[in-house]
Amino acid sequence: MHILSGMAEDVFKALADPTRRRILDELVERDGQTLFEICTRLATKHGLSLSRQAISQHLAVLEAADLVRTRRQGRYKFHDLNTAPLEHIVTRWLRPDPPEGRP
Amino acid sequence: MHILSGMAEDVFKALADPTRRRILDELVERDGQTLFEICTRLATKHGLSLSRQAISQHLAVLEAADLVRTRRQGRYKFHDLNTAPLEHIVTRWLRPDPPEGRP
DNA sequence: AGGATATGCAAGTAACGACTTGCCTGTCAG
DNA sequence: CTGACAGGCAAGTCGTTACTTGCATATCCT
Repeated sequence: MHILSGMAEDVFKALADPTRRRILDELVERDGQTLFEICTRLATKHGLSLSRQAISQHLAVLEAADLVRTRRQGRYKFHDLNTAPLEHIVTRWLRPDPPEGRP
Repeated sequence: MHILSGMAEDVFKALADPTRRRILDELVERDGQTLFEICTRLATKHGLSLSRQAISQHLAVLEAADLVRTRRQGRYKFHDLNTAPLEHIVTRWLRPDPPEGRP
């Protein structure tokens, strides 16, 4: 009964979109970017030319899934990657079989 | 440059739907079920009353993502869970940082 | 053979998701 | 203060997706 109960379900939806996965890639490479930085780097490095609003909405989805944490500083808003929700979503279907002893 | 290159992208889309995740839960608990078995158990145990076609289409998506393997036997078609695609989709964003040492 | 069982195919609907456009709020530099 | 910069809000469009309904195919049992 956590407060964040429904959040694990949001992680899957957040990861469903290719653009959002690119954003996570970008944050892995360079953490703490602003919205404009992400827009620019997605456009130049990955050839994605989306509007600022589109990226902003994607970031909102990632933040709702707790995959991205934000900290405000003046007129800037920095986005930090949080990989914690990724560690438990897969073990849900992995059997508790011992990894050793397979003759 | 595998033949199955585009399939990793399908895994995320396959996991995006709650019903499909329920189906995976069901197959973890009991592998090798038929379509009707899955329909029945989803209806009774989880309260999901979807049409047979809906479940069939969900299984097709899971099979396209290689999360479910099927084997035909007479008029029955058994569905087996395949967790292999789940093991590499998360490591993409996990930094190689040591998990210890957080004062 | 004939009926019941298990599944497949096709088209149609309804809702959701991604993206855009336009305007508004807050922040810093001159 | 004024203008440039960073970000947020709201509504609208368009394609995708989940689900249903109806019909068709294949296999088993008697």
